[in-house]
Amino acid sequence: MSEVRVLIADDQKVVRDGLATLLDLLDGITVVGTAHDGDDAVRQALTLDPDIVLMDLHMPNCSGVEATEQLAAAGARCRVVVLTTYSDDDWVFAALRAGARGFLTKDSSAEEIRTALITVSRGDAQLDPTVQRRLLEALSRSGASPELPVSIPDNLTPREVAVLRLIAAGRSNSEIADELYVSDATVKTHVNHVLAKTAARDRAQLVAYAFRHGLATP
Amino acid sequence: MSEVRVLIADDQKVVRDGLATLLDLLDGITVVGTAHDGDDAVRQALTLDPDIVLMDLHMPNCSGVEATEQLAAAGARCRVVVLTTYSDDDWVFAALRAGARGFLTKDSSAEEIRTALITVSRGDAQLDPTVQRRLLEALSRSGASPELPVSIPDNLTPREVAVLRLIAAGRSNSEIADELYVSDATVKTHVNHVLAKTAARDRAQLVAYAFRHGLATP
DNA sequence: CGCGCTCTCCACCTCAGGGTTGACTTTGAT
DNA sequence: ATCAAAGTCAACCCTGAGGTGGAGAGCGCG
Repeated sequence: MSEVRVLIADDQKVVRDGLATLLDLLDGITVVGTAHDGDDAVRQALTLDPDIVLMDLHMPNCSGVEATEQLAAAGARCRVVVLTTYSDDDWVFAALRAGARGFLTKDSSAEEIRTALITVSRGDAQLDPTVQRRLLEALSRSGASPELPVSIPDNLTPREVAVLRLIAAGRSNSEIADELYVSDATVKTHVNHVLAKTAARDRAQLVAYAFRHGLATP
Repeated sequence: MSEVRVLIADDQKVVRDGLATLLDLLDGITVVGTAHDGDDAVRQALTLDPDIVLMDLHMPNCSGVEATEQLAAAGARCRVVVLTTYSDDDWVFAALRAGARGFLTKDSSAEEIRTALITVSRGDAQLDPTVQRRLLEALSRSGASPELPVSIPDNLTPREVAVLRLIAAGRSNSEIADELYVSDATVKTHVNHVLAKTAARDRAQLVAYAFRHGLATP
């Protein structure tokens, strides 16, 4: 895997330079620049095109949250990882809603930072455990099921819908068989029925069908 | 720090016993029992009073989700960590809403499992990075930002993106070849590159990937 | 009761899709 | 001028997916 290119944004010079030195020594990480406030971070991110902006939240002129919003608005390719002092900061959720994909506290070890940067550069997310807990609590409180009312489409039987969902989740026939506790042959039968009913030609078209009918969530 | 007492619930005996042996060797972890389905897990959790129940999602009789709900309803002290094969399972959110505090996939290392168990036993949460990302996406969707910045994903070249879009549109390789005025061989090359870069296994997974990255619209 | 629907399973066949390797050209950056 | 990346194409192999046809079990309904 190639190096992860990181831009560091922090208003305190010692922190900035310390981090730059520390991270540059890590395997798989290259520091491509540093910024001293939010405006500077946005400007440099757009010119340097880093993979990750490692962003402090509290900065003069333009906070890390605002900078994150501006980067998203500008359609920048880079992903934002927040690095701040406290995990119970009021701005945590604001930063996450603005599009931050990572959240670290300043007592993280270099190794933890490295792991987070690589995880986020792969497209996943890496948050401080306390923040993860707060996210879960928010999920439970809101009760907000991110799932929409699903119209069970066409003449699909419940079993066929189950198979279709698993196809949309990228499963192979044999994996579906394992999960539903039936034989491969049965799965193939269901798949053929679903193909016929939905007028799809192959499972790739079935995946698209599933997304269009809310059986899978983007 | 004292030992974290763990109950393991999995319907496959080999997995169950393997995990028990593996985890018992880890520093700070003690396996206090195993269960073969959801009912069994609830029953044993209430008598053994473990710190953590390490729970598979897919189990006969009573799924991991149901078991998690029942433990919460019974006011059990223990916390639930889900350990399952796929991070994009439909039941992930259901499990988290039911109260699961951890989420691991079965290709985690022993060390990762140990870290998660200890983190969760401290009261925090530890989720698979892919699940964290999905949580963030749910947060964004439920919140304000209606438009997701069409991030041109991973390292895909323009040509590869074009091929990916056509795959998501349900085209076969030869149809794509016709539309792009190139040979079938060329299309296959591009497809293989896209598969490698996106870590997808087949075109069905590519379709899902395309929808998740805004390259195709529901 | 017979009828239809659903779910389960088997056997056989074909082929598009995917893996691998290698080669040639163009383009742009150093 | 050299190097790397992107795009184009070809030949090979192999597996999973999809097509066809059939069969038995359980269920609800007129």
